[in-house]
Amino acid sequence: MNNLTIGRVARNAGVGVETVRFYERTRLIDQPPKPRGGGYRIYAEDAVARIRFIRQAQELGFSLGEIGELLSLQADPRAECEDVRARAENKLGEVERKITQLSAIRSALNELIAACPRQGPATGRCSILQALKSGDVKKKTGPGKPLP
Amino acid sequence: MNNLTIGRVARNAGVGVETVRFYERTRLIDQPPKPRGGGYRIYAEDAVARIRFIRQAQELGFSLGEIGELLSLQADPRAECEDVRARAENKLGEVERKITQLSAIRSALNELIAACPRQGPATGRCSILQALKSGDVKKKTGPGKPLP
DNA sequence: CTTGACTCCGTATCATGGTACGGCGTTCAA
DNA sequence: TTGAACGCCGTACCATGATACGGAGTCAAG
Repeated sequence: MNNLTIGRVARNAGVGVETVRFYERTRLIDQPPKPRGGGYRIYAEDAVARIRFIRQAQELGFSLGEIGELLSLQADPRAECEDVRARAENKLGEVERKITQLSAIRSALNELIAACPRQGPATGRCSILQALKSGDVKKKTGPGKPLP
Repeated sequence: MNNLTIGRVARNAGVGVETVRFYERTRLIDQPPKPRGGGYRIYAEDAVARIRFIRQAQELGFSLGEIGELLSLQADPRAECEDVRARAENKLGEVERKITQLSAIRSALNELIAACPRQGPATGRCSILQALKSGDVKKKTGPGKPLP
């Protein structure tokens, strides 16, 4: 059949089966009901999109916890909206800060490339360190990858 | 005196002393010479900027390894430049991809906010999952946080 | 010249985000 | 109908990126 079993979900999303199980355990995607009487779990179509989203958001520097928050924003239209709105606005701020900083890095890289002739020694020096000097580095965000 | 000892560097950069030592061990910042005869290491001014850069780049989804590559781009103007240029162009591509994806997330958040009245239930549904559908999710980038 | 804060270094421990394994049960295509 | 491929679950292990600890040495203000 064409049922979305865990292996198919994993292959479609470009991750391993174990990763899908891990995301389920950590509640990033919900565990699909098992057919009564035991057997294999069948996933909803959007599980694949969710997993792809998770992976890409990680590359953008969000932790799994933050990604959970992002995903929860698309929730329940029956809930009072004020709270969702507030959280969305917070996330929007984070996203805009990231875009600003990446733009600064982009400029520095462009300068560097411009200063580098296709042959011979560099004609200028790179300002990559100077690119990000916003100063407000957060302290104590916890171990691991708060950041990435 | 006003010498930049490890504690001062750490405080200025907004990280712990152990983190500075860790970055030294992993060669992200170079170990400053110790005054002959043993004593405390004195850091160059730019150590602080380097550490701030590292922390911010992490929030943008670069691993420490990638950050090392970025930092090595500002190197030695006497080296043949072709290689530096090529690596800078690669990084530039990565950065531009990130900016594009973050912009998509930004749009989705803006839509969500627009759909959320300041009171009462939501009037639309969020497209955050649809924001990122570029599809080319890398498989098997290794454990840990390849991504963030 | 003491005292208290700071540094040094090695080694241990931690949280995050997976990845692997093994024994068993389920599917389904030939 | 059977067997290879897949799924289930628990538990163990792994890499990255820190963070903690302890005992000994160093500095500098008072």
